[in-house]
Amino acid sequence: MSRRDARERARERIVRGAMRVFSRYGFFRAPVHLIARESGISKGLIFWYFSSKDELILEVARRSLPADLLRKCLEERQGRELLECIGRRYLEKYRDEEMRSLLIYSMGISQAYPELEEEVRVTCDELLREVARKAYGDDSPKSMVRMRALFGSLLCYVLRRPRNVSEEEYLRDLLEVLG
Amino acid sequence: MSRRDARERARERIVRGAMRVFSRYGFFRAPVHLIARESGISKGLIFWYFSSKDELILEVARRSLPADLLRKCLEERQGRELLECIGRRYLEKYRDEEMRSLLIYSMGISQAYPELEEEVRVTCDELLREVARKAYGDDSPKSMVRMRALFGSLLCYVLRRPRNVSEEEYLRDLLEVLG
Amino acid sequence: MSRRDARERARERIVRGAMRVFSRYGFFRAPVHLIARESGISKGLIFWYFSSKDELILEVARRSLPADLLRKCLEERQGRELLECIGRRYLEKYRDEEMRSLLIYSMGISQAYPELEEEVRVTCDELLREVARKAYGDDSPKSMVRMRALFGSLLCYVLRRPRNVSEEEYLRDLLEVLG
Amino acid sequence: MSRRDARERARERIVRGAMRVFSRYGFFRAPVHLIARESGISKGLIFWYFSSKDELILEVARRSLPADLLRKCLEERQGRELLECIGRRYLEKYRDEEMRSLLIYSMGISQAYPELEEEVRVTCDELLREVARKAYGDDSPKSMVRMRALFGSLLCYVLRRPRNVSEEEYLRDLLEVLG
DNA sequence: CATGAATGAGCCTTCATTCAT
DNA sequence: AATGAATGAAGGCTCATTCAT
Repeated sequence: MSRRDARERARERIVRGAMRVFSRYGFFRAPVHLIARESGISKGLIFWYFSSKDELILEVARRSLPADLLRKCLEERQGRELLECIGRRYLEKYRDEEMRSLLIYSMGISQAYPELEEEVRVTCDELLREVARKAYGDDSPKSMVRMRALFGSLLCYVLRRPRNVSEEEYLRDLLEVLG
Repeated sequence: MSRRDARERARERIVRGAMRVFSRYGFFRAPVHLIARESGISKGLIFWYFSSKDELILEVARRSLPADLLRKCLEERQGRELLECIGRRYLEKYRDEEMRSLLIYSMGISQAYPELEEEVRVTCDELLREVARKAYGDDSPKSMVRMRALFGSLLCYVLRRPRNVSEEEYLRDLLEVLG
Repeated sequence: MSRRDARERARERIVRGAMRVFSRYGFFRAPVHLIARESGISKGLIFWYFSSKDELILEVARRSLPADLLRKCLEERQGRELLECIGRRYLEKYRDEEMRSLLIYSMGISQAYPELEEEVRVTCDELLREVARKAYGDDSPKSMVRMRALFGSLLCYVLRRPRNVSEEEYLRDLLEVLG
Repeated sequence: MSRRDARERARERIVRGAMRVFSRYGFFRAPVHLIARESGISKGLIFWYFSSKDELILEVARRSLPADLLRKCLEERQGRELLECIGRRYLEKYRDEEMRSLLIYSMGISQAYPELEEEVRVTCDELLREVARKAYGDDSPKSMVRMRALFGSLLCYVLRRPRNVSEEEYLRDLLEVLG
């Protein structure tokens, strides 16, 4: 038990370091030795916990995409509350710049990593459809348009956060516009 | 004059080749020698026309972002027609996969290239605001929310193009939802 | 006593595992962790029993060269029977592929390990000379030529074992040819 | 023409440097940067001419095995003269230590490189058989035994060159013994 | 004794960029 | 302008060896 915990804690430390470095340099410009330094461990150890840099990239990218928050909201909420939950969590997750950078980078590489592509597909096809059904009662084209507008709008807000509009206000206006 | 034309034609050839290669490998995983082969121009010559790979990346990324189409529509159209124009051109530009890949990749690297970041800033702040004024008569928070919803929705549609919904239908529904 | 036995048994287990791994990968391409896995002993422990990988290589290489069998035959036999004994034991030792691989690999590295080089020198100079004296009564150049022909022929047979010729037949013909 | 020549000369230079370095360190312990230094070129250039270190190893190993000299003799000579030709050329080829080291190393890795294994197979099976037919008029088991004795003896002589016996004498005695 | 986590030197290879022709 | 040979700085990864437990 303690063994597994230690292992898990070490992996976590590496992933955290990797997130900081990746968010600054991008996945492919970030050399592994910087990640090692940032996590305070040796370069070799990274390859003890992750079989390759790609595996580490994958782990970080998965955490950076919004699928997890969508799933959580889907479990907890129904109807219009669901949309609010998603919006709130989305804005919260990407509030700090590190996550924001990682989000863009991760979207950028999703085509090159089958596992990521699948995650994006599930998010955009299945999860969004489910949200539509739970929030609007159907997944008609128009409801799906609303879903994309919601999601895309949040993405835009996050990518280029406007100065004078608080998250609260933005979310309220957004939900109002989407009806 | 002929000199300049020849120069321009060569540069264009390279950029075209670069777009094909970049869209397949991503900017940083695409080696210059592949671009050379793809455009039928020697590797050395690429550095005659572009001072560095970064300059080439910049040129390609600029063409891949949607600012140009926004500007064009802003010049040509007014009122609600403006939104339709943007939607139509947006969907057209990113209809083929190459452009779509480049769009994501370009967004992904925009933070690392000051010129790109500026372009994104102008697009999301100034151009979008101008569109809001011309289409809705004001740039109130709510109008801006609509702008982001429009833009983000188009992005989502393009990133993960749904099977059963034509561009026409999608655009019509989208504009209807946004009022 | 039991202590020493246990120690010896552990060392033996490691050497056996090492032989299997070395024969597959060659001495320098075989990572220690594979030897550990193959012998069912932890990587760290290997360095408890052997001060370095080189020491393990040395031990395996020594066992893989034919000096031991030469010495044994020299103790037991005289005259022409000695040659037959050598031939028989040689063919027997290198009957299985593992030993065959190790023989070649060991010859290949003998130059780089002083202890091995000495072993090869003793084998080719002293032991062979002794065999010549015991088998032919002298170590004249011609007798030594016969020795090398015997030895080299066995090596060739073993390296590239012909399909249609049994060990028995080969040995008989060989001894006949060498007179 | 001049282009190809330059290319060929550069490749040759690398191969020569590689042979020197490989003969000293063995194929796997010889780092590429030493080969570069020894050939007086940059490390990167080696990979311009050879797609990988393995390819370079292969080229060197092929030159270090005796197949070429066997083929040449087979073309030029008949009968007993053939054996003499082989013996002479063999002793000549492996007169200097570099070639001798490379011979052992190359034999040692032949199992790991399919192309080399094929070369060894052809040498030991087909070429040796052809020599037997041309020298003794048949490829009976006994003739093949003689072939292996010839070849193996030469190998032994070369691996552990005796001090007091000149090549000439050795060869004369050897041929006499083999009848 | 025993384990497996930790280290860091070093290796092969890639690739942007320069240069001689 | 044009070519492709040449350079060298990194980069990802392996692996022998050590160490804390």
